[in-house]
Formats: sequence, structure tokens, C-alpha cells
Amino acid sequence: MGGKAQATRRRRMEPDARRAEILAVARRRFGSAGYASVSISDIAAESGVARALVNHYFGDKRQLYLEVVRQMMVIPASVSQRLPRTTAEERLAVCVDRWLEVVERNREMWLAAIGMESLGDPEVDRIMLEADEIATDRILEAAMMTDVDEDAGREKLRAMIRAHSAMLKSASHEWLERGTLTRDDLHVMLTRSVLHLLHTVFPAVRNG
Amino acid sequence: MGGKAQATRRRRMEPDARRAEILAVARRRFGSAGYASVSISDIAAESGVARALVNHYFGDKRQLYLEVVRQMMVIPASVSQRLPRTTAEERLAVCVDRWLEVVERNREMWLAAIGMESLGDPEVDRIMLEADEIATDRILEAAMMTDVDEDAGREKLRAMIRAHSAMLKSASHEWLERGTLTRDDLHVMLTRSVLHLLHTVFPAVRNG
DNA sequence: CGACTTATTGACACAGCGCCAATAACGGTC
DNA sequence: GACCGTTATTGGCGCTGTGTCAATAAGTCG
Repeated sequence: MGGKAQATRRRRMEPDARRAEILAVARRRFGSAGYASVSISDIAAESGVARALVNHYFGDKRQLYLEVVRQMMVIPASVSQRLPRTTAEERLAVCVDRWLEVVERNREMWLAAIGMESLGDPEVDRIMLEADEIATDRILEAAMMTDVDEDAGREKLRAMIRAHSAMLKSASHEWLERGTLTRDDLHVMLTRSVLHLLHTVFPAVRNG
Repeated sequence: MGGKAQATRRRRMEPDARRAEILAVARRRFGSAGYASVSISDIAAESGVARALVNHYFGDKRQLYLEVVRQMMVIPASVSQRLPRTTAEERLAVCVDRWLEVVERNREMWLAAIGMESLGDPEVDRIMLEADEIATDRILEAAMMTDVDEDAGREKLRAMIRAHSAMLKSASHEWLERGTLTRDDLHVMLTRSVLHLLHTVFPAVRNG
């Protein structure tokens, strides 16, 4: 049992601190179980707080979930910072390597993040899409292809990279949860497939 | 309002027929809205039936959802049947083309299928994984690579194709819902990336 | 030690779920 | 056509979870 079962006197906290505390519990719960099976009562109990307080700070259940998704989707910027000034190949290789490092360290966190349910909620979708857009920027930056700006071409390229990032998520699932691929496998697979996408598939589509 | 609002006399039907009728409504509802926001009462009302009858036929809500997911995940076998006896390239191209055709025709159906929530439920995951396994078989068959049977190698190859099918889903989402890619774009992208995966990435991983 | 601010709570009304005994269609029998 | 047995179908009960509001009490300041 991980919750604060202590029914001590009620303590008064700074709103920000309390909010953060509850959010941390919610993040863990929603991360390891589905939206429907996690109840606000659970989260409140584990936070050592009355259920109504959760509603007070976050509104309804959906908004609390939204807040959790927002936090989950934060991508560390370090992955694509200070890249060496060499070829796109090497830069992407470094980028992928750093990313694998981050993911391996925050295994639980990452698995929870890619497991978040959309719920058919447009707001949730928007948040996830924004995260993908940021990741896409990082890749284009690393590949030094930020100069593609024909209207349609840029859109298509970005769409293809977003699609590729879905493969990335699935592949990391195969690695971390199913154990069917190794970290080295991912490195090879992701690096090569991104390059293939950028240098072969995209030109072919552009001139289609 | 799409439901049978007619409060006519209660009619007695064959169990199979009634079950199918309810399941059809459930499929549509769960397909267009999230699990949490669809209530058994809704489904029952639209089916012109008492809520308790839904439980009678399907057990609890989770089992009904499971049944819907099972139906959604059925993949038409026609996609990979009677392929010409030529190169892997051409066979895969035909395969992808047929698949795009099926998806375009059953647009709604397909979007609903790839939008199904896992809910963190192992049973749901199992069903989705099985569907991916079948799709993987089809691809390997079309690519004439069913002869890879070193233990680890076969596993890795299959895992990579499963990951690729996640890209396929995301790309079809970009095509059908966001309009950022065209059908022709998908054809080029999917065909090339699968081939690249099979003929370049896989050998590289195998000898890693 | 009061008095004031406000973080925190208990309780209420309501919606959705699972279950069970009770009900009433429908088919067969006389 | 009236009776009857089968069983598809229903209404209602108890429970859990949610959102809201007035009421409570933990700190803080004079």
C-alpha cells in the first residue's frame, strides 16, 4: 500500500504545493491504469485529502486528466541541443542515441506517456499533436532540413515525420515492454528509417 | 436523432438477432465517442431496448467493449490473396494498393478501428496484438520472406513490422482525417518504407 | 487571545452500473 | 379461440462514482 493511510489532523498547505502533490499522485495513477478504472476517490485517498478538494483544484475528472497528459507530454529539450556540426546522418545518430538514453532512464514515465488514452477528446488530441509537432521540429533541425518551405512540401514532410514518430513509439514499446527488440536494434532501425524517409521517400512524394 | 424513439409495444426477437442489433449500435457509438462517454443506457435507448437487456446479452460494459473491438479488428483477407507471382516489390505494391482501396471505402470503419482505446486492459491489448500479428503474416507472405526462421531473427523482423504498422495507422490518419497526405503519398511512403525495412534495416540489425 | 482569511471538508443530489425477481410475448396444444 | 409453458424482456433495488455547495477549522495577523 503506497498511500498515506495516516488519518492525522487535517493540515493546511499552500495551494500550489497541494495542487502539485495531488497532480503527482494523479500522474502515477493515470500512468499505470486506464482513465475509466481510476477514480477521483482513489487519487484523493492516496493524497490524504478529501475527494472534494481534487475537484476544487482541477474542476472535473476530464480536466485533471488533461493536466496529467500535459505533464506527460513534456519532452526534454536536451535531446537535440548542442549537436555537432557534421552531416545530417551523424547528427541524427547522436539525437537518436540521446533520446534512447532518456527513454531508458525514464522507462516508466515514457511507457505511461505513450500509453495515454485520447478518449476521443479533441483537447487531448490537440495536446498530443502539439507534442508531436515539437518532436518533429527537433528532427528537422537535427537533419538540417528546416529550409523546406514550399507550402505543400513542408506540410507533407511534417506529416510523414509525425507518422514516423508513431513507429518510434511502437518500436520503443517492443523494446521496453515486450523485449522483442534491443536498444541497439532501435538505434539502427530509427536512424536508418528517418534518413530513408527524408532523403528517399520525401523527394519521391514531392515529385509525384 | 438517430435512435428508435418509437415507444411501441415490446417485441420479442431471436436472441442472435437482438444481440447483433445491439452490437451494431454499440459499434457505432464506441466508434465515434470514447469508452467513458458512451453509456450502456445510450446504447440500450438507441436499440429500443431496456438497459438490463444489454447486460443480459453481453455481461458488463467491459465485455461489450471487448466484443466491439473484436469486430473492429477483423481484417479482410482479400488484401493479400491471389497476388501475382513476380518480385516482392510488385507484390507489396499491389498489396498496399488493395489495402488503400479497402480503407478508402470503409473510411469511417477504419478510423474507428485505429481509434479504439486500449484502456490498459490486457484482453483488449491481446486482441489488438493478434490483429497486428495477422497483418504481419500478410506482409511477410506478400514479400515472400516467410522463410526467415532463425529464432531471434524472425522475432525481430516481426517486431519491426508491427512497429511499421503503427506508422501505417498514423499515416492513414494523416490522410483520412487531417488531409495532410494524399492516397498516392501513402502508396509511395508505405511501399518504400516496408521494402527499406525488410531489405536494408533488417539485414543490418540481424548482423549487428 | 480573538478575528479574519481561506484551505479543507461533509453531505446532498444525481447518473451509470450490475443484478434479480417479475412480466409478458410468442409458439404449441387442445 | 382459449390455455399454457418457455424465455426474451423489463422495472426496480443497491452500489459506486461524480460535481457542487454551504459549513468547518487551520493558520495568520492585530
